[in-house]
Amino acid sequence: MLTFPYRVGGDAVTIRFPERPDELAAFEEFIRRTSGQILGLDTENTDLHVFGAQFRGRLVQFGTVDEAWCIPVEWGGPYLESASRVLRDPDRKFVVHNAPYDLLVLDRTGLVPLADLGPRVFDTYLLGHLCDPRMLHQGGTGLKLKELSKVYVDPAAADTQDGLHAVFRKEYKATKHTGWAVIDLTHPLYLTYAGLDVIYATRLLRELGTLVKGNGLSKLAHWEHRVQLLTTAMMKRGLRIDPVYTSQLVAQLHDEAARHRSTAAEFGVANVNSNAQVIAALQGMGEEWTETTDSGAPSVSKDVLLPMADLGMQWERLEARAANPVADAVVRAKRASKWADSYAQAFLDKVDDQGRIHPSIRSLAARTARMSVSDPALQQLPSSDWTIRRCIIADPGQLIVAADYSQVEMRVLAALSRDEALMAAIASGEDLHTFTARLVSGAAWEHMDDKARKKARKLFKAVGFGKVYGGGAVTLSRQTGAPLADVRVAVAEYDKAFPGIRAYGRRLQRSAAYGGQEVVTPFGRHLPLDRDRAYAATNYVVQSTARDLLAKALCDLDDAGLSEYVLLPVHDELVCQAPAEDAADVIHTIGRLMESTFGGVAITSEAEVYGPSWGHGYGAAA
DNA sequence: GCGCACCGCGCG
DNA sequence: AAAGCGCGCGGTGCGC
Repeated sequence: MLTFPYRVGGDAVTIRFPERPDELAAFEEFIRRTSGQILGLDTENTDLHVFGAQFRGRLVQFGTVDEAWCIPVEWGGPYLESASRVLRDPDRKFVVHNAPYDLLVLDRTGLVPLADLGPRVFDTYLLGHLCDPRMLHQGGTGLKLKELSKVYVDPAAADTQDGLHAVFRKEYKATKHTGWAVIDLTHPLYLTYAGLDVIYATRLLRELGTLVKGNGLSKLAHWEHRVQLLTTAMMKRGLRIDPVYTSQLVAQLHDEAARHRSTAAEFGVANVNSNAQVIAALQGMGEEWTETTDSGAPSVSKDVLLPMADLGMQWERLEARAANPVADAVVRAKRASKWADSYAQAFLDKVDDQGRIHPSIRSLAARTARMSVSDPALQQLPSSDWTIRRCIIADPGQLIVAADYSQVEMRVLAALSRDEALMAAIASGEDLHTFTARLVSGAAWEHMDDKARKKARKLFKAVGFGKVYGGGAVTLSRQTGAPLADVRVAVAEYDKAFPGIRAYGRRLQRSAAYGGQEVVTPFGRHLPLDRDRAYAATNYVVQSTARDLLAKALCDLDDAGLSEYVLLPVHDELVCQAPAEDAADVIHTIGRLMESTFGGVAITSEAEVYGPSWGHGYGAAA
């Protein structure tokens, strides 16, 4: 038996490691002694790619507030069986920090099925987010185990990852990525840190649990655990990739990028990703512009380069003659290589031996509670064009289907602000932005031709977004290209037409000013505001409430036995797959289940059968 | 080899 | 009166 003493929050703690099978008896005695307690749980593995071919589980750690056991499941046999028995005990509950990863590890390595252990796990990440959803750099507590531990458990909480990285380098000639697979299971620092993590998690639960309960967040916490389990099942399910199409697309995009790079090189831009080189070349050609970045350097964003290249804002008009060949080549080369590397190649790199990718889904991520998806970032795939989404395909015999909310944020804003005109506009069933344009135009609307009406609609659509985001006339003018004076008039007219929106924003800011610089959403979520950005209050509440409506829909779907069809949440839509013969039925049922009445406002959705790939919803040929 | 700030860009 | 909101990721450039 290896034993390591340590101190946490002023208390002596012990970390143990059974080196021989007969020492498992002492572990099992620990398990009996702590029956009825919520045990800390964590795993250490070869790497983070749970679905990768070489992935292996190495340690499973169990612990209380002062004692941790590191079980070498990598050694198999009795170690594996002993850990598995504890995990499968239906009366035993656990606390994990970032449960989805460990749940998937334990499922994948056969120790305990996701559906068995999942409902018996508390996640301190979720509790920490409910108490303060901000990252460290946003002025919050941060949400990593170490960050939360420093605030709630022990200001001197050990840097359990960083310390090991030095060991990987010095003792194993490995990197922070490769070290995990090769470090000796009995390495004292490795075991100490592995054990500390479960001790921290257990203590965090004690502190955060009290805080959550005391602030009336228990129901929300329970609900978030359910939502997280549903997104964890989506991570396991994954999405299928079309390998042949994707490989061809990568080659084609690389080819395209290379052509434009060589054009740029002819004009002295050896590296299109070097903004300094691009700026030098353009200035050398006599181009002048005033746009700058936050730090004051000349900006070479699309907003600057596209007009220079005379490409307009629409990629559909790529045939337009290039006015500035450098601007043109740079913007095309960068787009082609980004699409090739960040999207298509990323799919191929992450595909498992079943042809699927398994994105990481954070069910509770943004400070507004929005979900995030990474590895790969499937919520951000280009939608202006079908080519990238075409890489994602349905399983054999199935079709990709989707249901998305209709202008959910505007509807939420109407319900929360109780603005009568906005509620009436939505209730009328007419297109909201056309309704607004007509309302504001008054008698003039009758004399406007179709083109003028469309232009007015576009402007008021932008103004509506500006209201949701808290943006001003200058930004709107820049975004729409409409003259600033016109935008100012439109904003004033909008405020007059929907006075409740501004009043609601002021109400939120006032209550925040007297109530701890935070707003509370209808779902009971506490969202801290930045002192100098109090105007963001409306957006935070609206965005957060829209997220909670989608999360609630996921639970309702699950109650109806339909969650197995869901592949991915994308903020206001659910991307799903269903057997071809009843795909339409399934997605219409899902769409109906997403709908509700919120604060007297109808929250509606649209369901659509896309086809064999995700791209088929964006124009890919059937 | 690694972390960080900055920049730019994809989405809702 | 004025204030665009929220993410993830890849590249550059720089310092350790």
